[in-house]
Amino acid sequence: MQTRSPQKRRTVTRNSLIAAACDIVAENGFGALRVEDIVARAKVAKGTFFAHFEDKDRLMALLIGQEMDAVLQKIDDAPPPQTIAELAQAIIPLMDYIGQDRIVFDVVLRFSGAAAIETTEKISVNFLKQVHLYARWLVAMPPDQIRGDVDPGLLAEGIQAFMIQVIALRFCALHNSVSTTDRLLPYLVAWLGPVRSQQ
Amino acid sequence: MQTRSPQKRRTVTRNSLIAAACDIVAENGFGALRVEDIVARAKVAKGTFFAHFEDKDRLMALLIGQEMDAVLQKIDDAPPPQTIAELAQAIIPLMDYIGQDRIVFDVVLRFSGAAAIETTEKISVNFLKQVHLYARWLVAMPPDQIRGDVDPGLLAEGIQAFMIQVIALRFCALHNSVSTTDRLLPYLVAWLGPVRSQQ
DNA sequence: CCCCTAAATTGACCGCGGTCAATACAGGAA
DNA sequence: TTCCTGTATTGACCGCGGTCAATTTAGGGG
Repeated sequence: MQTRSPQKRRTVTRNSLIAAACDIVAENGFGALRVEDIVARAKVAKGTFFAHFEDKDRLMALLIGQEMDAVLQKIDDAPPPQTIAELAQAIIPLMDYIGQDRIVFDVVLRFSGAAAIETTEKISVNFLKQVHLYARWLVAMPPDQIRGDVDPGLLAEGIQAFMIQVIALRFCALHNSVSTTDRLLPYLVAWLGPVRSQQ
Repeated sequence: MQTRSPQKRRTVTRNSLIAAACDIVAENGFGALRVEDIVARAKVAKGTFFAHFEDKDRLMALLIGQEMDAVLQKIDDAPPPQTIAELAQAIIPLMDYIGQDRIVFDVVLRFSGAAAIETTEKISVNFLKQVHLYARWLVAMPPDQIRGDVDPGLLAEGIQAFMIQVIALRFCALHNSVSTTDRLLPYLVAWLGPVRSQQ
C-alpha cells in the first residue's frame, strides 16, 4: 500500500470551507460560527469539515492566526517605538483584536503557549513573531529607556505575559473604566524600565 | 408576588450534587465529569443540576476554588520565603494544582480575571487572596532581596501573570525537559529582584 | 480506454451540555 | 386540617460538535 499526493479538489474544498467560515465570522462574529452553517455554505457534508480540520477550534485558530498576522504586520511596518509608553501604544491594536471576544481570547490562549515548540499552528508562529518583534524593538531603543540587565528575549516574553493578564482582566471588568493602556503601562514601566534609585 | 426563604431540601440537593461531582473527579479526574453522571449519582433529574448551577463550568469553578483554597492555606501556613528562589519554590504546589489538567487551567483562567471585581465566585476570591499573600511576603522580605521602587501590589499581580505564562507553556511543551521552577525563576528574578548595575 | 486503489466525500448517528413547560412539594396563613 | 402560593424538581427535548462505515471520485498504470 502506497500513498499518493493530495488531489487538487482537496484544496478547493478546504478553501471553500475557510471562505465560508470567514464570511460567517465577518457577518456575525466568532460566537455565531457553527460547523453546520459552514458546511452548508461551502456545500459539503459535515464529515468533510472534520476531514480537513481536527476540530472547530483549529479552524478558528487558523482564521485568528491570519488576522493576527495582518495586525502584527501593520504594527511592524510602523516606526519602532522609542519609549515604553510608545511601545504600550503600539501593541494596542493587537490587544484589541485578541480582546474583542472571549472566544478569540480563549483560542489564542490555547494555542499561544505552543510558541516555544515547533508546530504547524499559524497562531503559534505568530506568537513567536511577536516575541521577536518586541525583542527587536527593545534592543533598538535608546539605552536610557530600557533596563540593560536582563536578556531582551526574556523581556519580550514578559510583555506577552502582561498583555494576557490585562486582557483577561478586561473580560471580567466590563464595568471598569480603566483603559487597556492604563492597565498595561504600569506593568511595562516596572518590567522594562531602566534601573532607578531605590525609592 | 413575594419571595420566601429557601427550603432546606434545596441545600440538601445542592450538597449531594457537589458530593457526587467530587467523587467523580476524585475517581476519574475533571475530564471525566459529566452532568448526567453527576445527577445519576445524586439521584436527581438533569434539570435540577441547572437549577443549582448556571452551567457545568461554575460547578467546576466551585470545586477547583475549594481545592485551591486548601493549597493556598497550606502555603500560607509555612514560613514566608526569604529569597526569590524560596518564593518560586513556595508557589510550586499551586502551579502544580492549576497545571495538573488543561480543564482546570481553563476554568481557573476564565474566572481568575474577575479577581479585581466584587464577585461570588470562590475562585476569584482565591486569586485576590493570592495577591494579598504575595504582597505580604514581599514587604516582609529582606530589603536587599527585593526591589523597592515598585508597589508590592503590582509586583504581586505580576507574579500571577508569570505563573500563568509558565503553566500555559507547560501544556504545549509536553516533550519539554525544563522544570516549572526553572521556567519561573528567571522571570521572578528579573521582576522582583533589586536594582542591579547596568549590565 | 478501462481498471484499480487510495483519496475524498457523505450523512446517519452519537454524546453531552443546556432548556423549559409541566408537576410535585414545603410550609405558612386561616 | 385544608388551602394556597411560591419553591423545587422533573424529564422529554433541542442544538451542536464530532465519528465512522459506506460510497463516490480522481487519476496513474497497463
